[in-house]
Amino acid sequence: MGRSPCCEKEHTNKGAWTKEEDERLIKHIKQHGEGCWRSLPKAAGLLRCGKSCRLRWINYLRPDLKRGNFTEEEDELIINLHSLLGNKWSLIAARLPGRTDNEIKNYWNTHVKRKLISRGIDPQTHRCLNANNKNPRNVSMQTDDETIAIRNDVGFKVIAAAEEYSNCSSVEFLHPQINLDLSIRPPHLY
DNA sequence: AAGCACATCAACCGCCAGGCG
DNA sequence: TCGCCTGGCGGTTGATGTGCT
Repeated sequence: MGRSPCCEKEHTNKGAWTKEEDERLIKHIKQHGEGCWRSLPKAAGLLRCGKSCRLRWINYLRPDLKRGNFTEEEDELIINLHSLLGNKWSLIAARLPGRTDNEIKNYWNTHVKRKLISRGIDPQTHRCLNANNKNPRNVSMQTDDETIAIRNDVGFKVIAAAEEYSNCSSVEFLHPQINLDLSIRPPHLY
């Protein structure tokens, strides 16, 4: 026996949301606010499960979403936060107003990963992909991307050493403007 | 123009933690 | 204390778009 489903699967729509469904969801939340997701679909006249409604609202319909391409600053912020937090997309998203965890996760998997690999950086560990490149004396033999990777790797060690002598994390060390207070609060309070 | 491969991203799934009776 | 319920999260899927041959 598997776990019980989150809702009555036979009577719910799945897949892409229609314009009418979006409008119903927006109208309901505008009138009643974000309440109990489980009971929302029935109250809003939607044949969807609560989870689906929540996801649609959080990731697509919320009025405070930024949409559009990520800026270079956001790129670097994501990379730095990921190096500290790993795949904690919700925590990373909390540092980027108007962005959702799903959006950042997708962006990471489609763009940032490749960007780091092209720099010779392992996207999971944020360290040099090729161990041979770790020797700074080899720099003259490297391409630009490889050189950047070596600098990053050397920088990583320097930062790690610096952290030992201060209470400051590497992201704060490199980007003092980044707020690393990871306590949870509504996005408008950041 | 057609067919294929690859990229993108919205949406789903299953798991987990925390609240509550 | 225990078990159920719900919300939230990260991983994954699949439909659609885009570029190339």
